[in-house]
Amino acid sequence: MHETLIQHINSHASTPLTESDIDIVKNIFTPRRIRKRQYFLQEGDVCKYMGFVVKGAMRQYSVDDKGTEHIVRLYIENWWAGDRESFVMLTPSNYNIDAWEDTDILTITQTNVAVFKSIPALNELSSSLDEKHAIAFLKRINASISLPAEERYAELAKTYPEFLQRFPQHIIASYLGITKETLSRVRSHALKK
Amino acid sequence: MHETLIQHINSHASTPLTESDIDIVKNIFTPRRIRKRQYFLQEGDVCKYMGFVVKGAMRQYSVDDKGTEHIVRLYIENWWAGDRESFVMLTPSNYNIDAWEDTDILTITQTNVAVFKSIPALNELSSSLDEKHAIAFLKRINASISLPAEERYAELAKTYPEFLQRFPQHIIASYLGITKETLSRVRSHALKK
DNA sequence: AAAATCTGATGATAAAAATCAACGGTATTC
DNA sequence: GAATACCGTTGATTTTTATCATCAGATTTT
Repeated sequence: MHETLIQHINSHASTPLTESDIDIVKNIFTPRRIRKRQYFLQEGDVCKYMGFVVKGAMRQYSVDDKGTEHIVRLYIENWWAGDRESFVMLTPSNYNIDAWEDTDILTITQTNVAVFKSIPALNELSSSLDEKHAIAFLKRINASISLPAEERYAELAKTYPEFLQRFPQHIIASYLGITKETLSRVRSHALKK
Repeated sequence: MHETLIQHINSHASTPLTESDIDIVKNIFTPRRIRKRQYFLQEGDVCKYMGFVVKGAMRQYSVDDKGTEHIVRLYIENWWAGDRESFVMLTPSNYNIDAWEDTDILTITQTNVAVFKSIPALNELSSSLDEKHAIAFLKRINASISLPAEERYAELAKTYPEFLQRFPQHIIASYLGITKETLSRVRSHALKK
């Protein structure tokens, strides 16, 4: 399990991890298996762990008054899952995260994040991930205010084609902020071009 | 000019800056004045500076095929302005940033960011800002996929009431991803409650 | 001070998307 | 292997929002 994470870290850092760093990583990340449909985080709970997805697929969503789920994030292999706000501030989360497929995940607690960040290479990784994050989020915001449904879908298909393979259309639709019916029509329309 | 920034830094860090840190900050941040309607960053250019707004107001926006501007971010006092993607990757930016009011800004180059981050207190600030950033962006994404125009406006009014004072309605509308006409109706409707 | 631009409001109409409903095909469950 | 839930599609209708057009007050420019 941990090998995938070590590789992920090395692929982002300027210098590979030392043996002792690897030992630390193995110590502070706890493997966990989450079965399909089970929660990794439930609304109202504090997010106690961030998790690195080794294998599987998860979704993060809010639920509105009418009980409708709104997917804010999707996670597959090599993504970091969790609710940053709740994790950092120790406040109850507004989101649920559950497994869409059986998922193997390496979890880390807030206390161990401090250990993690004390290793320069890992602190670097953390910053660089935050950077990518900020960039990706702004793109998504820009798409949401400037593009019609059809083009948002096209952009998603181009940026994260994996998502379309791993998640059903009603999940993708929710992620795009449209209904499943609209997505279905958008797709059939796109095919005709 | 620099005092505002020093204060901002101290308010975020666990320990106040030392005298020598302050000297460094004064050295690596260059004051600049941007007149109303002038660009801080123009689409197609590489974003060479990040800027801390000391006084004034700016907006960041993309422009679509039809020439319509779509406001992705708004900046006032104590906000950090710039296009992270372009700044970090050194790629041409897809955005424009211009001054909506005459603006005093402290700018820092990519090279000096390295110096900045070599000071632990400042590196901490940078991480903590990224964190807040990630949290705020996710909230905005959640709002954009789960709330109708009226509630998105209400949320903005609650979260950043300053924006409503400093920017005209067509800017706010664009930021929310709706037209100025819709915003106008949403507001008159909200008043009646 | 007159002309031009900017801002916010409102009405009429068009377009986009949501909702409601029904249908087959595919998995899953019992 | 029958029953049930899930998934994607399509049609009819309603709701939401965009577009187009006009107008009046305020501000800026010349």
